[in-house]
Amino acid sequence: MKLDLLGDRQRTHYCGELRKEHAGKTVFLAGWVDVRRDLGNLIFLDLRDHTGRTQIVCNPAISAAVHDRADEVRGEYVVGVEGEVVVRGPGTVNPTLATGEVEVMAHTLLVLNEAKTPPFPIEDEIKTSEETRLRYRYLDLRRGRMQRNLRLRHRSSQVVRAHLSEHGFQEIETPFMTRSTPEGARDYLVPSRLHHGQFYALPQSPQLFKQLLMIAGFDRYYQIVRCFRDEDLRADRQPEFTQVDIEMAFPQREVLFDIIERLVEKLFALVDVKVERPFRRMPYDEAMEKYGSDKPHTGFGLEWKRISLAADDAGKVRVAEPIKGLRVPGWSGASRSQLDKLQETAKSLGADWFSYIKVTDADTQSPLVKPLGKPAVEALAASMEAQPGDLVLLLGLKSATSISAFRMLDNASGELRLDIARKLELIKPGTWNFLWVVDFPMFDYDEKEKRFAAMHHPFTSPREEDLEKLESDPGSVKARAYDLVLNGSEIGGGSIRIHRQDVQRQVFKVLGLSEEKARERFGFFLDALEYGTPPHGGIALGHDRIIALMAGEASIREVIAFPKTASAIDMMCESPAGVEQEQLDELGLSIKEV
RNA sequence: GGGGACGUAGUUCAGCUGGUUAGAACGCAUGCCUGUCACGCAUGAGGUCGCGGGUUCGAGCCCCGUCGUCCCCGCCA
Repeated sequence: MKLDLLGDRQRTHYCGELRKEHAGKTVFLAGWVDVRRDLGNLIFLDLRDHTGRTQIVCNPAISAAVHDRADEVRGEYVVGVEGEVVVRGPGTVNPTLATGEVEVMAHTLLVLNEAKTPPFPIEDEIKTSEETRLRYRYLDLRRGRMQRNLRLRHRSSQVVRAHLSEHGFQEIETPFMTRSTPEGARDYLVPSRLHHGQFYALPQSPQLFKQLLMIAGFDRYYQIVRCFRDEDLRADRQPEFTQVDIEMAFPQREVLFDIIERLVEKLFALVDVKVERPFRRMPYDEAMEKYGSDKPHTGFGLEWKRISLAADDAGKVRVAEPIKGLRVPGWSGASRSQLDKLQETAKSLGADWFSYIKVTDADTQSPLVKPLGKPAVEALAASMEAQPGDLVLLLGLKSATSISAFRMLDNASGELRLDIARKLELIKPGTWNFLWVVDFPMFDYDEKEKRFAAMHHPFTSPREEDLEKLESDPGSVKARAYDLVLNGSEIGGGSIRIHRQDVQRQVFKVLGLSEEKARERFGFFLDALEYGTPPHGGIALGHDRIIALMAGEASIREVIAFPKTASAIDMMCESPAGVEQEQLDELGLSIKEV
């Protein structure tokens, strides 16, 4: 079809703007045809842009040319309309449309471009598979919902920049082509053409660079920065994702927390959520004991308690102490199959001892009554403060062997808690539970490798009072690390760093990293530490996760313009992809068949 | 690496115990229609049942393999 030229015409309004007070005005609108309703001699077009929709009337009595043109137009055609804003007649007002009180009588209709029929409808709520949406992401992004999500993302970034600038933070860019540090996540590698056999690595985070900026005297730094991790994906994990990376010199944890809390308050104000400050602080040990998670969802009750059995009762029911108990209010009516399912879940998570007590007005029922006797069971229920109508779940290990076994028990208790909360629909949407988890252990003992590993990262400072335990009892050393948790998901994490060489060396020693190895990996950084490093610390916030939570989306893919699938593939441009032999030759690479 | 769910028209799905011509809705096309806004009415087009192999007289359905998507575990300092 013959297309019209835009010429020097400019839009006078967006498609979502026109109201009654514009009546009588001649306007020029442009956008996409959302829908066309052809009543024969009268054609309505809904014209759409990112602001909304306006009804265009193509009446041959006004202009035969416009009507003829409208006859040829289809969904998603790009058109420009010049016409007069008129107030709609009685009975033709559309109250579901913001512009529904008016319409535009078209004098001129320019068809600026045609469009193929899209593979799925361009509307907010669609059932189309994500696969198809991602293949045609440019059409998916045309949908109002995605427009809102990405525009919210823009405003979030603006808020971050304004807030941190206000507090004296400097935005400084750090390199994407850097050096592989084979600790932590797998790196994405970039082969070097000039240096065959050598590789850059894309940063998992700008951790070392931001610390170097503190050494360089920038005092306060931030960056909204892409990070890359070559690990398996999830709904809340992408191979490239964005962090709000923050670092400050001479830090006091509470000062940093306050800056972050105020930032979070401003961010959530964008979606009309009032955030209560200050956030609760919870030691890691408490989080693990009560919630069985280092990122507990505290928005509903259900807290585990460590309990021990009287005298030799543990032996009678063949469980190792301590066991964990959970009071589930009002669930004494739990069915056999529900309990069986819970037990199965517990077992699959490593907690191989499971029992329960049903407390009712009439009776106290439990598989433990037989081996322990009723009074003991009733005492147990009482110690859990169980009321009639409650169910008490008990979780344990048949034989406890190690610290990691107890960690497994904690993890299982945490999963079970969430499982029950979902089953009983205790997690209410629209509640926002912010929480700082603090006092993480410094090290995690790796049972298989028989060595300690850094729980956060090897540059995290131990608590000052724990310094002398680094050598004698590393397992009990607490780190000056913290996580920011919202509704059971980790939205940020950071620490006060090590600024002293001697401490850094000791930590490497605990980690079993020899002087040479450490030098090989982080030599430049260890050198820098020697030139007057100020105490410093910071945090990295998960930008994608925070925006997804604000937008009410279950997956961060919904707030990323061009995300990848769970197998790290871009459905649209079909990356990764092979390259020309010539390119490989230039890089000195050859592909090995496996 | 492991577990689960799924894969049929452009889209979302149905398809019985294996049975002969694979359906529906929406979308799309054509025609009619001057107040629609989920327009209406009529007609029509549209299928490599993900792919490969096997069993069978016969496979969308059963078996084996494979590819892909989503969710979870491991992993993600």
